[in-house]
Amino acid sequence: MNTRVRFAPSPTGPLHIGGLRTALFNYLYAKKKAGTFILRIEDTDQNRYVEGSENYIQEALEWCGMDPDEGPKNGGAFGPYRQSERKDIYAKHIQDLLRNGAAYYAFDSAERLNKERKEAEKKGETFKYGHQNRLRFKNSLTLTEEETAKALEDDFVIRLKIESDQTVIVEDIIRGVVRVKTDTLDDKILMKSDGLPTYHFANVVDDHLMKITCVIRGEEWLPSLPMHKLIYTAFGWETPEFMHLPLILKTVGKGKLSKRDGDRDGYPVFPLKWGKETQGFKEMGFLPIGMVNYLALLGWNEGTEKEVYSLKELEKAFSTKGVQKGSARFDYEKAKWVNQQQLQNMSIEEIYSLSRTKEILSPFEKNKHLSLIKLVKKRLNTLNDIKGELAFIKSIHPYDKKVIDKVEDKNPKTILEQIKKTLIKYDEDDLFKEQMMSWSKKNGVSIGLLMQTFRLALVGKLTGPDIFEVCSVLGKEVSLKRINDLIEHLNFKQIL
RNA sequence: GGCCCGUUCGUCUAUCGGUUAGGACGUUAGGUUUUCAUCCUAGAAAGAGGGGUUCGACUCCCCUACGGGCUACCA
Repeated sequence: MNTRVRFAPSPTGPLHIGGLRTALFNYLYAKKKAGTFILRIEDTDQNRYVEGSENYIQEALEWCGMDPDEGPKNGGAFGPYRQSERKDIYAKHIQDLLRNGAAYYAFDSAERLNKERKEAEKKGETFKYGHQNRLRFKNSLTLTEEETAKALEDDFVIRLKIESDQTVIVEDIIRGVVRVKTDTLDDKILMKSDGLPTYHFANVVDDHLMKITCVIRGEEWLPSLPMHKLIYTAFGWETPEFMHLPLILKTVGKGKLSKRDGDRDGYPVFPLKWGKETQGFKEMGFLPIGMVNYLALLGWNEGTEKEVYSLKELEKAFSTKGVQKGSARFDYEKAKWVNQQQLQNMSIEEIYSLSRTKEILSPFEKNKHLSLIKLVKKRLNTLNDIKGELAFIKSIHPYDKKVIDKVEDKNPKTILEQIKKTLIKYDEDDLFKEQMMSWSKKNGVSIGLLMQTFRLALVGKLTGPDIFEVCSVLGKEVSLKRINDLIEHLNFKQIL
């Protein structure tokens, strides 16, 4: 049987990295088994629908290199892939459950139920609409056929009728067998009064109809798995396999990773930007594989010491055996390290081919772009680091006072004049460097002092790439000007 | 509260009854480098607690603690 898995997000905003990791594990599982990766949009809650989310999800997946085989954009033989477009399908299927007694109509108002809930809460109990009390309420179990028909003219919901005193046995690939007593379950709503299905119902129907072989989703769904199993059973359908992924927790403190954590600590929790305020991994200068590789490591490992993977390598190496049971904390430092490793594995040309790189390099002359990347590549953790590393090209002022102090009383002008003279005379970078080195040796000027003075002139501070390479990238003209500027600055200081 | 899931260095993790409990991020100390970064070397750092089972338990079982999730006409 062909392996088919699905990623089924709700379009309620940008895709969180927790969701993205679920997508990734679905994708990897599919690739590993040469199966089909499906995107299904679960837009059954119209109140929470956010414009642009679906597009965001699709773009995020594409950016990661995980374009779905089937989905709203790419089509497929099992569509439509938006649940809002499958209303008729749900309407037809709910009739089957109504007919065989697995589901029933319920007419209680939301107010009535809220009241019950509050009263139960007062007594320290949890209100459940189920076998204990369903006969107390207004539903097709307690009403006559005639009364029911009449009540159907107004709002109604359809509930799953869960039999008491039974044990549901479900199996999760990474957790094993889970047993739950039906007495602890309630008669979940399958169809809402707006005529749309709840997640639970739509999910089961679609997974069956789309021939999903393995349901891979977040751990938050584990508690409702027994109920889902009951729906499969009510239909007489075979259940797919299930795999519930551990959650991603905050870096520090309690609870799930949230957007607020990212805002507070300055790291992204979304792949792409959302609106003007929220930056994504892409905008922060991450490579898609940098982010994806880190996400894969968060909750999975191959059992070896390998940590840096290409997408293809992940596809090959992935196995459900290596999926973790416990939840993991998000660690931005490690994410940056993974990205750095990926970046260093790329050639200058590959780095240049990225749109984010071109964006960052746009203020500089095009014919210098490649040599600029070459200059700073080794120093990059993210693409965005290019900006900071190249800041000296635009401006080097003010000079770092500490360096001025250090160099000031050590004949900097003699050194600068010598650099100038040599730079004018020699056109070849290597030769220039060689000449300067031998000059410093001959005249008892320490190499350190020479370099620092030179660096002060060209960069204005003590950090940065190799100073001769910097000189070469800046060009003779600019370099000479900067040396003259520093000489003037020192003269001016002397007068004072 | 009830139900479900989980728990190895600060963090991500290896270990599938017998190991000096390994690796990575971070951190500390050295080294390389004109500087910073990179890179290299070394160090500190862990089996939640208590009971079993066993010749032997991080590994299997139970309890407790802690963490997480669910408990909506949200997903």
